[in-house]
Amino acid sequence: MEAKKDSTEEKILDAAKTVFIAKGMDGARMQEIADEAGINKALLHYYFRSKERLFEAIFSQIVKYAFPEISRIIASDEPIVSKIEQVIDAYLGLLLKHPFIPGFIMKELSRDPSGLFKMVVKFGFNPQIVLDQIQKAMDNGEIKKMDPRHLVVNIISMCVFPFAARPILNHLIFKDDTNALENFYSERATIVKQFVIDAIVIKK
Amino acid sequence: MEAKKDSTEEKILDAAKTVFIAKGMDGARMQEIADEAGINKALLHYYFRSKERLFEAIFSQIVKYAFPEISRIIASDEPIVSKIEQVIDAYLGLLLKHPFIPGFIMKELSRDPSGLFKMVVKFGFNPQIVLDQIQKAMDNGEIKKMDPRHLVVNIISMCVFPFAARPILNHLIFKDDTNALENFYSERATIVKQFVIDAIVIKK
DNA sequence: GTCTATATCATGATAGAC
DNA sequence: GTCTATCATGATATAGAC
Repeated sequence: MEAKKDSTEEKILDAAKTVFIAKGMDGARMQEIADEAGINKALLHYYFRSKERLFEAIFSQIVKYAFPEISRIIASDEPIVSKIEQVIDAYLGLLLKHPFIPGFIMKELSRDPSGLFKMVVKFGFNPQIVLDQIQKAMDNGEIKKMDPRHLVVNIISMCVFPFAARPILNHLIFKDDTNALENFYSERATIVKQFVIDAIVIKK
Repeated sequence: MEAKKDSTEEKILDAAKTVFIAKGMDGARMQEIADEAGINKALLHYYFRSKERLFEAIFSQIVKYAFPEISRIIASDEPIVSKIEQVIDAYLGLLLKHPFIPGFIMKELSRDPSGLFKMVVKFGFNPQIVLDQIQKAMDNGEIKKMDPRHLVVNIISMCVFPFAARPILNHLIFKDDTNALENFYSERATIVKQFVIDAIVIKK
C-alpha cells in the first residue's frame, strides 16, 4: 500500500511485466526476468513462490488496466450518441497509454481464460446493461435499429484490433515507419467516432 | 503431391495442427502431438527433424488459408462499393470455415513475425494497390473522403477481431451458449457490409 | 534479504534393435 | 518405418551459507 519505490519487489514486478508481455507465460523464462531485474533466480522464488504466482500477479495488474472504470460513462444520463463517443475516447486513450495490453490478453486467452473471467466478475462489469441501453435508444428512434451485440462488437473491434495486430500494421501498411504508425494510432479516436456516427445516425 | 491419406506423415500433420493451434509453439509439447497422432516421439523426429521444422510446416499451411486469393476480387473492374462487399463476404466466409486462424496468428505474431511476412511477400500481396483503389474512388466522389488506411483497418478489424477474441465473446456476451455464438458469426457478413456502407456512402 | 550451489524434473532429440 | 530406452539440456524450485 505505502510507497515502495525501487524496492526489490517493485523491481521484480517491473521486470516480470516486461518479459511476460513480450514472451507470454509459456515463452517467458525466470532467468530472463531475474536478469531484467538485476537479481538472481532464487530471489524470484523468495518473493513469489512460483512462476505461476508471479504470472498471476502480473496478469491481474494488467487486466486492471484493460477493464477500467468506463462504468462512470455508461451509468451517466447523456444521450446514447454522446455516450458512445465518450466511451471510444476513453478506450482509445487507455490503449494509447498501454498499447501492449491487447496483444498480451489475446496471447493468454486461449491458454487459460479463467483468470480473465474471474477479474471481470470481480470488477462487476456487466455487458447486459450496455446492450439494454443501446436497445432502448434504438426503440426511441435515437439511432438506427440493429442487433446491439453487433454494434458493440463493431466498436470494440475497431478500437482494440489495430493494437492487437500492431506487428502486421507496422510492417505491411507502414513499412516499419514507427512514427507514422504512432500518428495513425493517435488519429483513431476521431476516425472511429465519425465512422460509427455515420453508420448509426438515421439519415434524413 | 499424390494422395497420401491416412499416411503417418498426414496423421502427424493433423495432430500437430490441432496441438499447435490450441497451445501455440511455446505451449505445445512433442509428446502431446505424438499422443494425438497415435505414435511416439521418435517418429516425429524421423519425419520432421525438429519441433521448429514441424511448426514451420504447420504455420505455412495455416497462413495459406489466411491470405487467400482475394486478389481476384481486388483486381476486378467492379465499382468500389460492390468490391468491398465482395471482399467482406469472401473474408468472413473463410473465417467461418477456419475460425481458429486469427487467434493462432495473433498468438505467434509477437513471438516471431518473420515467417508470416515471408509468406505475405511470397503470395505477392500488396496493400498499396488496395489503398490506391480506395483513394481513387474517393477522388471520384463514389464514397466519402477519409484516410484509406483507416477504412481498410476498420473493415479488417470488424471481420477478424470477433474471431480472435472468441473466448471473450463466448463467455461475456453469450454466456457460453455456443449455438448463439455460431449464429452470431453467421450474421456478421450482412451486418458488417451494412455498417460499412452506411458509414462510407455520401448522404443525399 | 541476498547470494551460490544443487536438486529435481520435463522436454527435445538421438541411438540402436527390430 | 517404427519402436524402446536413453541422453543432454535447460527450466523451476529448494538448501543452506552469509
